[in-house]
Amino acid sequence: MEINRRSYVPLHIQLADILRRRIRAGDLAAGSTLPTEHQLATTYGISRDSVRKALAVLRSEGVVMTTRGEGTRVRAVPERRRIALGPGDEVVIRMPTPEERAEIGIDEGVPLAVISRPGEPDEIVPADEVKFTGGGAPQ
Amino acid sequence: MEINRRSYVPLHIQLADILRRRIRAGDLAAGSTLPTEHQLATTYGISRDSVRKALAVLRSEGVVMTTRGEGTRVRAVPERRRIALGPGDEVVIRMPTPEERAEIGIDEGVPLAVISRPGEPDEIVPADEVKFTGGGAPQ
Amino acid sequence: MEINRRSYVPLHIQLADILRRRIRAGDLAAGSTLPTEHQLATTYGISRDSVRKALAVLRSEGVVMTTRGEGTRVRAVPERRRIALGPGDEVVIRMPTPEERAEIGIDEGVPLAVISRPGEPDEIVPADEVKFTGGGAPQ
Amino acid sequence: MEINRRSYVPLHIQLADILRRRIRAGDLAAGSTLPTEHQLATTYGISRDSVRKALAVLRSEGVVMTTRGEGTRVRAVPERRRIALGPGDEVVIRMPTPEERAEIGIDEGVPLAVISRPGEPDEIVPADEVKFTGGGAPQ
DNA sequence: GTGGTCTAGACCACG
DNA sequence: GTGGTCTAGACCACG
Repeated sequence: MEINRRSYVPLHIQLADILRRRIRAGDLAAGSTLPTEHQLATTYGISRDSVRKALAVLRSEGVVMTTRGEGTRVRAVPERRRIALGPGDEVVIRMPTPEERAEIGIDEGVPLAVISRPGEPDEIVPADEVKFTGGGAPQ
Repeated sequence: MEINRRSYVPLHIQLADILRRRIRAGDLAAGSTLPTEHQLATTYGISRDSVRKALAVLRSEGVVMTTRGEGTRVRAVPERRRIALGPGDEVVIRMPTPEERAEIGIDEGVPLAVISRPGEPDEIVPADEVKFTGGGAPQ
Repeated sequence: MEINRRSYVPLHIQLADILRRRIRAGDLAAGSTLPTEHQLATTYGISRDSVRKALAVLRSEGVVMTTRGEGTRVRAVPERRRIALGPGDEVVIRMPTPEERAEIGIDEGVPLAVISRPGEPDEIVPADEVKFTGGGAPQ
Repeated sequence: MEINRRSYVPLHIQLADILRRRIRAGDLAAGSTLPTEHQLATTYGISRDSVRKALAVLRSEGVVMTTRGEGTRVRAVPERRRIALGPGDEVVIRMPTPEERAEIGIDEGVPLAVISRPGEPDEIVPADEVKFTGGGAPQ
């Protein structure tokens, strides 16, 4: 699993692929911190800039999370709690605006679920913390 | 609505904010083409690189879509078709892997809905084309 | 075997790959004429310019041969005649200069073999028409 | 040594000729970097596209080598090591497939020598790094 | 700031 | 009607 400079695949995409695979394989465990950008650059023989782009890709996928001054960690995928939808309920999925991200405290690369129930204000939750099912109480 | 060089907010984030607002306001209509990267750079007095970063932000939000050689267009948000969930059905939302993106032909910044119904193979759809409701037929 | 616009592989490289495979498979036989540039562009849904680049790639590999006003044909690979090298003989391979190409009447993408035998003038032959072996008469 | 727009010789061929001559004359030394595409376009009063085509010609001849983000350099022709062929040995020259190019790490415009010796697996080497002679040990 | 890809569209040369 | 040349101009990847 190495960088191939003759490939048409951009270096940062190659690195993102490698890291994604290492994460899936458990080699980089959920919650663990990735090597520093500098280390990754040295290890894989690419520029730090390409490393940063690779991490941005993984962030936008919700795979890792970067905290300034601390590093990049593998996002621990939360347990999903079940939400039952009744006949009149409606759920729409979309990406958050940056303001919503800040407000709700949602990580980059995590979609939003907007749950509308008749007679109630909309509820907005990070879509990776829930799963939806039918069979909720009818209104 | 201008770039403020004294602000701590990065220039590309400022530009992304400005463009997002112009899009919401209808100043940049759905389906319309944004000014070229070069024009945006000149108009707002920032580097083309910052412009590119701003566009990457909007792409990852599913707000715009870039086609090589053609330009960047405001994504037309599709009509959402309604999907009713029965008691045993389950929906999980997540971001697609790059392979899924390629396979399903899904734009950047668009989440995925995985619909599991008992006795049927999982169905995977772009989450911005659907909305979910309860009251589906029980299995 | 289709063009994948989401791939990082350039369109013209993808088309070159497709055509190379069709040629190897015998679907496009040696000596046969390829579809016109326009037809290829329409068939594969890319611009004529990308088609032209794909053909240039195949030409530089000696796989096809283009004649103005006639079209592009699959090169018939010639039988290779055997040349035996003696102890003092020497063979150097290189790409021809354009003048040599014109002079010797050699197709694009075909290397040149320069055979030096003691006491004789150098012999220059298209390298795809010969194969070399040892065991030639010593000088 | 200038571009002649009245000539029937295509502009990019004229430029390729000019650059080839400058390289042969040592004006552009082996290993040195050519002017940027933009500079060449300005210097010779042609479009960047014609410049790019001229460089593609020189690349396919193995005369120059382009590295993305760095520029185009005059290829340093390597020393050729001598390979002696015995009576049963056989050498065939051909252009590499793109996969072989990637695998062997061979530059564009460099032919391949396939050396078959009885009882041994084929050996594949860049043809510009070797020269062949007879008089090898018989098998 | 480097080279790379892609497109559209103009006109040219050849058979 | 074939392929060939040439340009302008867009975005992309990398350092």
